[in-house]
Amino acid sequence: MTAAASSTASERVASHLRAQILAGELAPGTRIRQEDVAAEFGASRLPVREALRMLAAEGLVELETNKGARVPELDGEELSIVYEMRERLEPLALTSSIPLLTPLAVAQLHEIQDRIAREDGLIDFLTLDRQFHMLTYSACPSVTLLTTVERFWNSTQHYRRAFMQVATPHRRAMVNAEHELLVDAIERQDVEDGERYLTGHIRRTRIELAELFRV
Amino acid sequence: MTAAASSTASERVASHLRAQILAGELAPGTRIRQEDVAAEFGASRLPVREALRMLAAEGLVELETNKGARVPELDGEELSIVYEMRERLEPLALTSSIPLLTPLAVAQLHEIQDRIAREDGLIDFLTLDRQFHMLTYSACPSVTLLTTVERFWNSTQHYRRAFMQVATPHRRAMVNAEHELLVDAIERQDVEDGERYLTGHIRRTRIELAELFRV
DNA sequence: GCCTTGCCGATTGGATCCAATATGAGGTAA
DNA sequence: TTACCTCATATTGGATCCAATCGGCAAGGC
Repeated sequence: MTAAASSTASERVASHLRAQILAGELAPGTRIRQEDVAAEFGASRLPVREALRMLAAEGLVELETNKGARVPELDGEELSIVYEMRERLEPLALTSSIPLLTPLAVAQLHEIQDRIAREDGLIDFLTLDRQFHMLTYSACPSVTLLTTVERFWNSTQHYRRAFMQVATPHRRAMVNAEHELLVDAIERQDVEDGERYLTGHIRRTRIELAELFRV
Repeated sequence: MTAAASSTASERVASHLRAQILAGELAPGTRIRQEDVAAEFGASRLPVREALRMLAAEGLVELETNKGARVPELDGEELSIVYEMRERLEPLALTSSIPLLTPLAVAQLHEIQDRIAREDGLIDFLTLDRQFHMLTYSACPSVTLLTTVERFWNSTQHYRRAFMQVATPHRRAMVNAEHELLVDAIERQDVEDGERYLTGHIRRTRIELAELFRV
């Protein structure tokens, strides 16, 4: 689901746009004109149309008949409910993943978390944080669950960015503490603890976000 | 999301195929050739391609590059996890919907449940049951949540059908009892009870399904 | 005998052109 | 002035044609 050297033009266009949207170069609300993208990419409009449909399936753009595509905007309430959905689904992904995670994956988790703890920059934090959590879910046997979780991350990406831009040192420290506890639980194969810490992690973020984006 | 007289050709094709898949006329594993659908519909292949992408977004078909579209098959384990996801998400949809449901909607719930209780046929049961539950969620303010829930219903539709085909009178009676309790809780605006009954309803079905489809 | 390799039909992916629809500017009437 | 109507233009939706890719089958080599 992450970029990858794709063969068809529509997949390449999709990867390109996906990266732009997740990086915030295309902000929520931005309209995406087919012809612009086609020109920029040296392709016809048709693969662009298909790429937009793919991204729509991932929740990264929304399409309206005869009106085209735009990057979706979430209001505060919708954002909060998406976090409640994450709060319920991601622990399920975690618990089904933990018993199947390889020692290599656990070692990588430590490594990523070390880099997060050292990292000052915002962009890298968001990328690493996503890598971190997705890696904890990576052994989950259900593609449906993994795909759904990724959709939620996609649709909240912009707000995570806005949120972390005003991150205090204290907030960063909290995240690090939660991550450390989570990795420890995973290493001990303690499914209950893992679920507990992850739920708290998401829940705390939801509440802080609601405070920041309340309508 | 349900059929509706749509303006564009791709939407009409999508509605058509969606109905066929949900009705079981196109069984899981069936391959869908673009040209066949185009011919049957008197349109070109292009709107068919877009329709297939729409359906892929809803989880009703799966696409593979250069290999075309087919109706997805779930194995027993995947099916079970989808039910666990439903078990966690649908109560959320319900609790956010209950306070906003109109008296008219509640009256319709009674009506639908009466018809379910009287209904002998299988096809109508599946349709009515879906209508029933979606109506309980209909006031949920989050489109993301509603869309996600509908995706899950789509992807499990075939197995619900296979399941109900071997439904005993006892099983039907259980469903009716659960529905009655659910409607009662909704009518009393008792969010906790509603959540409790719905969770049990889905959970019980998951376990019975797992027994039937275990690998 | 079995695996590899190259060919051919079937099917999907892409480009170009045309039709349908929405958006915005400008003008006219109340 | 303001509301509404008309029309031009920009943008998306659809049809047709061409190119690329996959699957099966047969012939040849190990």
